[in-house]
Amino acid sequence: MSIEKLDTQRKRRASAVGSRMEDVASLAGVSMITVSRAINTPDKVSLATRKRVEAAIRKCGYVPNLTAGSLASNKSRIVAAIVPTIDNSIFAETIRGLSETLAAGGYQLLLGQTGYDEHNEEAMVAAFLGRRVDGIVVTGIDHSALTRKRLRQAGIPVVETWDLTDRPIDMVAGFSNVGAGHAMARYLLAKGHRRLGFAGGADGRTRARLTGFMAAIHATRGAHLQQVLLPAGTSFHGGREALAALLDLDSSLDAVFLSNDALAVGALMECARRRIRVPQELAIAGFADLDIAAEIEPALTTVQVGSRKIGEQAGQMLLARLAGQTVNNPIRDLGFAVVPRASA
Amino acid sequence: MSIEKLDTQRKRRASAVGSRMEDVASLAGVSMITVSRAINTPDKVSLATRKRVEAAIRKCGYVPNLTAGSLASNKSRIVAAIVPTIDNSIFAETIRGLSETLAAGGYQLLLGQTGYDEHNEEAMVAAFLGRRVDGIVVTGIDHSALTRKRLRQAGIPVVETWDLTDRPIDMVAGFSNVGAGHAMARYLLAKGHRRLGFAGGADGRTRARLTGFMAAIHATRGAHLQQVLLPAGTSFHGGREALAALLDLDSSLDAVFLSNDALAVGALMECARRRIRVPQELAIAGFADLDIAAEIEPALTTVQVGSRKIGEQAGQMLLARLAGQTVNNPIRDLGFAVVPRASA
DNA sequence: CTGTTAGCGCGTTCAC
DNA sequence: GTGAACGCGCTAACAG
Repeated sequence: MSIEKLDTQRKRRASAVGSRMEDVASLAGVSMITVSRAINTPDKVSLATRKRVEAAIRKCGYVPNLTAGSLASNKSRIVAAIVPTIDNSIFAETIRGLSETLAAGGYQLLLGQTGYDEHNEEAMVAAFLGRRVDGIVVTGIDHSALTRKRLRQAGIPVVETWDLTDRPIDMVAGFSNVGAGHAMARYLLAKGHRRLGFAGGADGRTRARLTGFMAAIHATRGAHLQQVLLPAGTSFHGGREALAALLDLDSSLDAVFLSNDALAVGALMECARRRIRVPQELAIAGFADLDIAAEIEPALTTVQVGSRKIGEQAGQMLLARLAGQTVNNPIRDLGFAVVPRASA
Repeated sequence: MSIEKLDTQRKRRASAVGSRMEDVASLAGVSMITVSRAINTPDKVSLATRKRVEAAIRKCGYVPNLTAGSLASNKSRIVAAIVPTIDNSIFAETIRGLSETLAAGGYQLLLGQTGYDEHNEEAMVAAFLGRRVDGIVVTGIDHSALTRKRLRQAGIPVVETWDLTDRPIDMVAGFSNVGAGHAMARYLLAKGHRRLGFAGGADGRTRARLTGFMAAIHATRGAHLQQVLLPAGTSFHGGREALAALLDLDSSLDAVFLSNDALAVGALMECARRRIRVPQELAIAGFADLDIAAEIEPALTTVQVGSRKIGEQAGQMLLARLAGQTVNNPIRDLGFAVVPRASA
């Protein structure tokens, strides 16, 4: 028996997971590369051989090892996405849009949730880059210096989302949070409100909304931003507590802007419990236009931002770049719109 | 110049992503394996060499290539999870629990969303297995024969979730959907309701809930399951439409069970719009005990099932098995509990 | 359209 | 505690 045969029959160190490409090749009477091509670029193989290879694949239940393929080709067909959380949140829709767009292009999604902790983001970015993901989507435009450096050096397409900047790491798909906050303030001011409150998380996007919100208020005679509350997440219960806290501090507020719809819905519920009439006694506004905003009673005035579209656009930009194309518009302002409903 | 040197300096086919372990090794004046050990099993390296290696790593900004490591070790440190959707859903909490548990164990999460299409599940399972994920979490216990076969043959830990069976593919963490449906029916019947309605999706778990729900009703004199509606998802709007459709078919219903809380909340809103008093004129019950269930007005009677805990348990079982331990209780009944609130 | 050669970057095995 | 050789399973490059 020749050395080669012995080598081929060596004890498998690997998993119990069936056959290798080599087995398929010999079964079909072709070389490995032909099997590889039959799988990855079927056009480059004659119909006859392709049929033979496919039969062989079925026969031995072959499942290509994508890890080996990734190593050899330096392409993983994985895209990573990092979001603060997917709990009743705006980001769930973004992830869904991204996931479906990527799946259509043959990419899989590696998901990281930071829990709104920037330190987690740093570790996750490092881990994902080590995995040699083909692209990465992050939330927001605020990242540690190290994270930015790593993303730049990685040489892969990167999309920042849910905000806007003219100096992105690579690409960005979002809208102006400052502008959106400003627009909501103008809307509330136009409705005659002058004693305003704000509550939301401490992340960069919420701060940007607050910045815009404040700017418009300060530019208006007689208007005051009475209270601001930053510790809050995306839970309905948190919104209830936030409203209670704001009213404890100043019961004369006439409008409150919550930085996301989950909080705003919670606030609405707290109003219902306290028999505070919305919007007559207190106007409530939210952010993001979740499904529930249009359905709840009273319907929630909010800012529509295309959560799902952000994910789709991010996915499309990535797919384009991964296909070797140039993205002609790497800074995508998807806009926003104040949606006037019953609550404010 | 020696052949070896030429070989070392060959043109890199690979990415622009910095240095390899070899570069770190020569910079630190040690062999590759020592670098590998300094990273993966630091205890096995003397403190002095470890320091030198760490310095070298920082110096050249080395990021280990996990793909290569995966191929060599046949371990990916990736777990895949497949859920129907993460949109305002019960599964978002499961994914969060799973994600955090896995992250604590050093595993990353590859996420697949089927959109409630079993055909998608089959393709996703195949793709994930090709990726040589170390473990996999699927939703429910209904899978195509091919999917079951593939999962069994993969030789990796598999957790089925959100339902129960005494013959799982490998392990299961969930609760009895039949039992939960039955319990909710008993609860509504005990409250005196006799003209019952049901709405929910067409997936196996919803069908199981319906089976239990029907069984209890049929065992009760004078009680009738008047209407059943299966096309529905997990949206608030869908719940609103479902309730409207049910009442169109039979306006004499006195209680409606929606197979998830998002639908139930939508139904509640439709009642509010129609000025139907809940629960006096119509009782509404949901399923899963989302955050919002306790907060909405009227608070939603529902079935608490520990969405998050399902993810945590699934994660723990996987981690245990991946650490080489035997999971002594691979069939985990996490139970359920009818939570009586104001709506029914 | 098909094959041959030469690695991808790292972990495992066994020796020291 | 450290190292050398080998191979994980596949694809890129180049040839025919």
